[in-house]
Amino acid sequence: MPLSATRSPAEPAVLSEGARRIVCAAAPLFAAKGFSGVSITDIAAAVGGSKANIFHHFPNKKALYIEAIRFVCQSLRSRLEPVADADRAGGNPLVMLAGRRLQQMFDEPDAVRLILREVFVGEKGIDRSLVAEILQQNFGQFVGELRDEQRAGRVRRDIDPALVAITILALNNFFFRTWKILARFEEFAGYDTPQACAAAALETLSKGLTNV
Amino acid sequence: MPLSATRSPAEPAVLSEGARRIVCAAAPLFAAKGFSGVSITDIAAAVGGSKANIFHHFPNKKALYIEAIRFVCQSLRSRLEPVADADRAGGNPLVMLAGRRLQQMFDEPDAVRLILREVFVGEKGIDRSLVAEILQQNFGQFVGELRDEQRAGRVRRDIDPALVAITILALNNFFFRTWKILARFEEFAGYDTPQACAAAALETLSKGLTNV
DNA sequence: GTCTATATATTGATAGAC
DNA sequence: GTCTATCAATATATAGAC
Repeated sequence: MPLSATRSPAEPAVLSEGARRIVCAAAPLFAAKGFSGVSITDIAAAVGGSKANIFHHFPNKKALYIEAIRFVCQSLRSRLEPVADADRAGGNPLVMLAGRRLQQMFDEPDAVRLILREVFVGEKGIDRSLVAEILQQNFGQFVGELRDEQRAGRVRRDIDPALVAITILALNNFFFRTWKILARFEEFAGYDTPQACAAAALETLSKGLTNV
Repeated sequence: MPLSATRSPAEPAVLSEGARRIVCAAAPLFAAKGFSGVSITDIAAAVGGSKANIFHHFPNKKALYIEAIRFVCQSLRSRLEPVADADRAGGNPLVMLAGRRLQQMFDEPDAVRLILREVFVGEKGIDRSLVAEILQQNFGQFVGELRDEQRAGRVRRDIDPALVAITILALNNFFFRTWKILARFEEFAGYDTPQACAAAALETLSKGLTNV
């Protein structure tokens, strides 16, 4: 049993090569079908190994699931570097900041889906502090970026940046997960991509959110 | 087999008393844990009956799941009557329209959760047209209400009401599903309830969305 | 570390009495 | 309509060879 279930959520796991291959194969499966929707047989088939070997690396299925979440959290966290000042000039700052995050979601859809599954649903007995931590970090950094824009005068100073952040995260989440359905609605016939539609929504919202 | 899987999604089901009790017991379970997270044994225990009796009323587990979705869709649809003109006067129209919908979500959390699970995740082999229909109806009606507000001069006429609708639905969904996590963030220490926070967010957005 | 083979519990679903 | 008893399949997990 190389993994401790009581380790801090943030602490990076030390996975052997074999364990890492299993986690990488399991993560997209769990992301697509959830904990109880994926069997050890499915994972063994995906990784090209045996069921017994999975139980050699992980004490049970839940431990593997938790490790998969830890793995994608770590992966996403590394992508959350702040935007360089040089990239912030020109255009609508909200469209830029939000668009960057939406693009990250589409860049790693499996990781995002697995984490969102925990945030929105919550699987049986999984500690939510694990996903709450990455959400909080993501959110706090986003609020900080918005405060920077307020100081720079590109976003109105008389509004709560947390409310703007939550609006943008909610919109991005909605577009990421429902665009296939939304695209069939006549009301969105004029928008080709979720990115374009999200940008249009933010431009609309900005009429009251930004100076200049 | 009293149920046809090929019946139109909108057509109301004619459920016997026993079948209705099973569906009512199954719906919150499916809402909380998904299709594969709930066993027939779980449902039998919840309804206080036997497994065999479930298979007497429904040909298989999937048919029961579909019927549960149909049931909650029907339940939610009946709550979607348009707002009377008399109730629309005074206050921020966006806060009023959005708050009414958010309250509906908290009033029937199991139904909402089950439908959102279909919208956001999609269970194995379930026809999405069933949930897409209620989502489209909900969305279309909301856009219509926003157009009414535009005509009445309470909402800016130069913006696409669909973008406002999607923003509000995204915000409501986010608050409904993540408030327990958000409430722990320091950025939201000033808001006691998701309703209050949603209202504050809309007041902020309104500074550019509404006239007056 | 990886495997085959196996143990054991739980799954969805059926048979047939009442 | 509801039940007990049972089925076959699949689930998680283990034993032990290599």
